[in-house]
Amino acid sequence: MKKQVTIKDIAEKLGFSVSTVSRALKDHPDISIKTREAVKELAKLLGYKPNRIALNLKNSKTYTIGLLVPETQHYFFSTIINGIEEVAYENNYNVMVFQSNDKYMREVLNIQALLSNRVDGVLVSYAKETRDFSHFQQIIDNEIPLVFFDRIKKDLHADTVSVDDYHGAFQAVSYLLGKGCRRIAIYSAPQHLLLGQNRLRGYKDALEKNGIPFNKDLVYSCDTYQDAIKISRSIFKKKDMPDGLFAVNDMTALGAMKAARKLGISIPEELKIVGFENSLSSSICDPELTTVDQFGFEMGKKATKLLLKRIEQNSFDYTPEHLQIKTQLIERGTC
Amino acid sequence: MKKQVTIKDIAEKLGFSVSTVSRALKDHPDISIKTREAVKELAKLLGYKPNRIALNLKNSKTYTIGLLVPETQHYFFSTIINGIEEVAYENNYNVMVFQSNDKYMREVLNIQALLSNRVDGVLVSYAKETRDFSHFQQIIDNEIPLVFFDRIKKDLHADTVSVDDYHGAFQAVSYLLGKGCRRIAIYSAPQHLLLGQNRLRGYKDALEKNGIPFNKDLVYSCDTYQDAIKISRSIFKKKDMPDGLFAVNDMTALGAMKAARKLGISIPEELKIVGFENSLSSSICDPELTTVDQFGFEMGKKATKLLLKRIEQNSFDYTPEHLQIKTQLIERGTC
DNA sequence: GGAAAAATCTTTTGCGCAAAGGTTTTTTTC
DNA sequence: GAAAAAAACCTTTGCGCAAAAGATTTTTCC
Repeated sequence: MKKQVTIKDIAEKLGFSVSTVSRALKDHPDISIKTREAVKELAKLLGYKPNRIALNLKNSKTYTIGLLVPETQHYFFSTIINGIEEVAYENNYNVMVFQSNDKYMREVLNIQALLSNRVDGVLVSYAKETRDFSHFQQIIDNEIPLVFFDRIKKDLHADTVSVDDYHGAFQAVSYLLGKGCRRIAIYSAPQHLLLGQNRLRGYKDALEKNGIPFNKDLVYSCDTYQDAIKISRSIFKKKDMPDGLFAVNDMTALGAMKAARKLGISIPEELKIVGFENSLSSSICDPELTTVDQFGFEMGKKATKLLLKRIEQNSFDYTPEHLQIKTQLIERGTC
Repeated sequence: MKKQVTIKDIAEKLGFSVSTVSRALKDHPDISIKTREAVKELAKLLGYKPNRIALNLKNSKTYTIGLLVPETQHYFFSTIINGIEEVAYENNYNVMVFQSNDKYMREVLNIQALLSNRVDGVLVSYAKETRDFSHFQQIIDNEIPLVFFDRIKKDLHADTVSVDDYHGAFQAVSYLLGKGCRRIAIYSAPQHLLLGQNRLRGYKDALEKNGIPFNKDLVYSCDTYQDAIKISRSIFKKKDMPDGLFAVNDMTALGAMKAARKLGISIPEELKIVGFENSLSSSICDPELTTVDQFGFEMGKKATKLLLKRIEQNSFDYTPEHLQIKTQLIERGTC
């Protein structure tokens, strides 16, 4: 590969020292206007771009934030990434993305890569498989600011930004109850994820507040489209099928809708459904899906702003904040 | 922030020179086994991670590829990103993402950032606004390998990976004709994009081959969901509404479906639709959308493999390749 | 025992840049 | 016109690492 132009090249061509060129480019008052202009002109002519790598090394600052997500193509995550890149761009930071594919081992290796790359801060939504968090502790030990989003972990020295899962679930289930549902199933996320616990809690509390006893037979562990189709098919065939469904995310809600359609179950008449996400698909399907908006773009922005605040405050000695994004029930056709 | 552990720290603690530590860590035969082990042990204990920034500078190689896309949250692009990250991960490269938001100015600035960051190669799908390509020429002038994907540009010294848009369109329109359509509308991408031209060409040729005259009144410029709803509403109200629609992407197809449903037009009886993408939503809607699979994941992988090949071959003196991803018609309910 | 050979470690350099701290040249001032 | 002050430029250093080249110690072998 071709060598990029350096200040040394400019210095040699002009007969100045590198230091003069360096200062000229930054309008240092020590350098005469004439020299400054000559330097800048040649720099432009040669297409000089400051080598950020050299600066990174010198200042031990990379203006890069590391982003670790399960998978980029999930609508929710890709929306978050959009928000992250947005704020990063505004603040002249770069974003390095890593996927865990929900694999613990890959997550650990990715964290090593982030450390080697000396990113200034890290944004993480961890893998479903992850039970051990010592790789994240490593980041913290190096005093690199860390912000968890969506899938959060509260007992580490790290800020978190999450959806108000409890409130969202409570809202959704209350809404179903208000629409007359008395037998509401929940498709639930894994219970080792905080969001899984919180949504289930919201579900329970909403039932309780309305005098409906909690029935653990109506709790199904299910968080993908395919699973939802399979599980729904078996549930909807039963005599005592539910009259309402609160789904952990839009995809499972849509899976349930697909199964219901196949079985001739009419929505919302026989079954009312509320999803969680407000994905694109939720407004495309028919009937349109009532869902809880998670504001992924906002979450990405908030998480990044918080991270940049941590990066730019000089001390690592702070008390982690735990932000929550308010959800919003989007009333549409499935209720 | 805390200083990361360096070989110097290890050297001082152990009373060796930095060079000995450096060699010990790489099992250089000059260093005694005893020393090697002592060094490695302390390195592990202190959590030493080689500083990639220093290596980047020394070797003028960053093991980072720059990725520039219009927007991360488009399903197609997020799928591509998945493929890119996959291959990058396998080859120990990192991915830096930038969004143009389809803005030319932002694209130019992002390219400057990529240059400053001395990425080893660049993957680009350029902005809709982009007419001038000199910022990409700058990358090429620096002899940094460049691969365009999806939205490609052929007359630069850059490889390209694209969907076989012509064939996909031809296939889709032929299929509509085979199903009995005689008046097929097309929702077309901007004509300055090669993919827009190619798909329109495929549409025309398919008509021609089947003896249907091309009618420019059936060509609509439309490539978003909202536009599709608006345009469809007006088209479908006409007496001479089309009996078939070939849409530039799934979102516009879905927009048309939504409009049709509102107007009581039955699909596929009164109107048959083929999309382009095979997005998630396309199999969620009802009826399920017949569409052309673009294999985004494959595209991301192929583009990255090609880029890595260019990076790792020592010479910049190569003839650009132009790969095409074969499309596949997915027959579903809208035809 | 002593020179050659082998083993083991160290010093130095450069990657590109910026900043601290020099040096030289020019201008000012009495 | 000479000292002081200001302007304009230069040399050096360090960021962390690896590799070239050099230095020291230990071993080998007749």
